[in-house]
Amino acid sequence: MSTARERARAELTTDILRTARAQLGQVGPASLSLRAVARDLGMVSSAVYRYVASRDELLTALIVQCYDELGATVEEADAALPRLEVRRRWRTACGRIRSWAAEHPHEYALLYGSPVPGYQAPQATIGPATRPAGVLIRIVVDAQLGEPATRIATGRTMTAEHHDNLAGARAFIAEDHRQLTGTAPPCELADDMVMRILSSWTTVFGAVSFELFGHLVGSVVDTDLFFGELVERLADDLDLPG
Amino acid sequence: MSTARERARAELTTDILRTARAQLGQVGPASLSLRAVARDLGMVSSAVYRYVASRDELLTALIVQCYDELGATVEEADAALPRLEVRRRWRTACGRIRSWAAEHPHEYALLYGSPVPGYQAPQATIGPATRPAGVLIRIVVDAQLGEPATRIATGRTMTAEHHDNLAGARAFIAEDHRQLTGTAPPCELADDMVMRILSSWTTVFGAVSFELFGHLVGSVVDTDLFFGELVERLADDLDLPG
DNA sequence: CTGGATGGAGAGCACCGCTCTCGTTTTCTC
DNA sequence: GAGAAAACGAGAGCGGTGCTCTCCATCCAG
Repeated sequence: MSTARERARAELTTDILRTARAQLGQVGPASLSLRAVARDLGMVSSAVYRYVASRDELLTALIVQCYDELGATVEEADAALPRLEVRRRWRTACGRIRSWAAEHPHEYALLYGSPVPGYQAPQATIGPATRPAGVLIRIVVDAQLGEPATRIATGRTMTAEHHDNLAGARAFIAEDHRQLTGTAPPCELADDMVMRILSSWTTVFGAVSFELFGHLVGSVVDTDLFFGELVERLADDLDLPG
Repeated sequence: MSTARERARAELTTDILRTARAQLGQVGPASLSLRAVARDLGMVSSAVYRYVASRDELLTALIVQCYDELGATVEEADAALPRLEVRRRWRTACGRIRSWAAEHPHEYALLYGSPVPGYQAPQATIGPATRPAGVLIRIVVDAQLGEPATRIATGRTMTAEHHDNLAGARAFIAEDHRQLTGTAPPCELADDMVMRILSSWTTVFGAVSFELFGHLVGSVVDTDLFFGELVERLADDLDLPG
């Protein structure tokens, strides 16, 4: 059983996190203030340190929370679509990442912007960090499983050196498949395809960051239109039918 | 003629910028301290405000300086190569962007990372900001001018809506060509090609940011190898011969 | 030569992360 | 149930930040 103190502690801890999250919605990671969080909760700043070791720890907690939030949003949107309509799923997932970023710019900056000064991402964040990209990967994998037809035709030939280099990504894809289906993946993705996925994810992230950080202002009128066309091109490159 | 005071003022202003730049090499934009700059120069913080209106203004000055530095580095590397070896030029330019980022992580974060809290990029920064991307554009344009052969075959058909959307980018390309050659560009780049350029630049930026901000750690062993392959794929997509 | 502009020094304000101490309250142990 | 121990809130304090204001010395132009 739990003592009153334990319950109060748990509650206050989540209160602190919730308040910090609310503050993050307004001011950006770098100016997130532990003292302000304390003020909002009606306590003195030193009291907060009974629950949070440091500002960095608070930031870390927010990072995993935001990764999970973004991951859940994208996963939810993807789950609502028919599994075989891969291109529609791709469009939706990319769009969802972008719209989440637009709705939560400071949170996006916390996740994908420049790391805050002395901050070093701890191990705890790398798990949740893979969730958003995981959805994109799963879509492409589903497409590959669906029709193994013209896979080799368009691909670049890649050396064994490059094969070894992508070991981490391949392991993640396999583990993800195992976790999801319970069975080992029927075959490994071609190195060329892994590269294409990585490249696409990089482009999606780059486009969202460009838009959010204002690097697209002079070049493009309607970023919505631009992003849509970009996503379509990536879908083409990934051999997503539709 | 200039008075002793005017000379002293100019000198001290550049001293402040130089000191701030040095500090930026070590601590990251968000923790760049005007007081620390003052200390380094042996003066009191309030004295610095005679030369710099605010911390944001100092940051802005650093931004244009860094854009120019990066732009000059890439331009210099590109100028050293034969104009017709477009693929080699592409490789070099992309590599130079990446290596500059690796050598100057804080500066890169200042330029392409999340904007600092209250900061809003002023007009003065958008000019120099186009320099790095300008080099990439010029390479592709040179390739297009070189051999106008199989251009239409692989392209996506794009609607008039998209054509209008890329007006800014097209205008920039044309103006850049005019500025460089003195003559009007012989023809407009196809919308499809403009999209490909924008997409490629987005990918390059995304890859460099991913690497620098640690989002590639689990997936890729040797980021050097990965980046090289990525650049090669982009070159393929841009129809760069070689 | 004198009056006004210029620039340096210092104090001060409000904020920050974080530490330490000091009572109080709750929990655990005997 | 009494006493020891752990947890906790409040407050003061340290060194840091951006920025403002006042005061005084210096320089330059009329």
